[in-house]
Amino acid sequence: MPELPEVETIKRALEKQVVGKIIKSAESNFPKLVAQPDFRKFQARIKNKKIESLSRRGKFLIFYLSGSKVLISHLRMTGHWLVGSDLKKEKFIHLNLKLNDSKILAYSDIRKFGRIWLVDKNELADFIPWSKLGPEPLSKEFTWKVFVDRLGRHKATIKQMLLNQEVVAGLGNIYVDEVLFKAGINPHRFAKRLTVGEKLKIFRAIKTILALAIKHSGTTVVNFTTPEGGSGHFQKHLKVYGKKGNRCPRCKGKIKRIVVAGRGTHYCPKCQK
DNA sequence: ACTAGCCCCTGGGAGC
DNA sequence: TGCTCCCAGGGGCTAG
Repeated sequence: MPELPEVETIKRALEKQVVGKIIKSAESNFPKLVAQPDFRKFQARIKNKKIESLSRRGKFLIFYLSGSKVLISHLRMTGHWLVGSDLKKEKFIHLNLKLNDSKILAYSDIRKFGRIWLVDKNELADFIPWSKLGPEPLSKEFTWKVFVDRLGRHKATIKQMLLNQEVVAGLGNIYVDEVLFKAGINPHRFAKRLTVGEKLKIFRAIKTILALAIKHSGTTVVNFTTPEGGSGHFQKHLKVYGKKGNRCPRCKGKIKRIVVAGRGTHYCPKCQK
């Protein structure tokens, strides 16, 4: 499931391949993929637009196009982007953007949870799924003060709070489990009740884990590949996610899988207090 | 204003 | 081996 490091990996690989290219046409076998505008308008508006640059915000991938248009993509569970001249073997492509160099920029998504929006640049600030997003965890806007302030807003477990994109943008189930393991905090703890020292450990773990995951091109658990078809390597560094029954690498306790906030949650009951 | 829970999807693992 | 059942999960939406 693509979280911040995976989207960042896709962005970096993709920008080398498509920046400067012109989109000649758009075809889809699943027009619902484009949430806004309706697909006919999308086709008309994207035609002959040049891809000027790529960006990322939380788990959103952003293509800045000529004519002040912006294509926003959220990969949700199984979405990814591919570039190639022959993608016929790919079974789950739902959008083909033909480029002027005869290559195709394609969006593939097994579970079809992902969505795409095409908006005007000046609509970006009001773009709903995005306007409420919390700070970028690796930016200087994500300060200790901001983090503490946001953690105090709701009565919720720390797991829920870190999954909430309004608290901090880009964390998903895998990295929240890894962050809480690194910080030594039990996912059931109420965020408001954590000590200053504990919050600080979490704050630091968010930055360290995400930076390390980006360095390793993200995590390939299910269905994540880079646009070149490569895999991430961070799964080799996962300590608790998907490790139910394994020994804890820190204290040799047994890793448990429970459900918190409706999500599979992996932790070590012995050393995560 | 808040939260809990449903819904979208489909491959693949579990169970028989 | 082959079938059926049901889980995984981000985030929008609805009902309470």
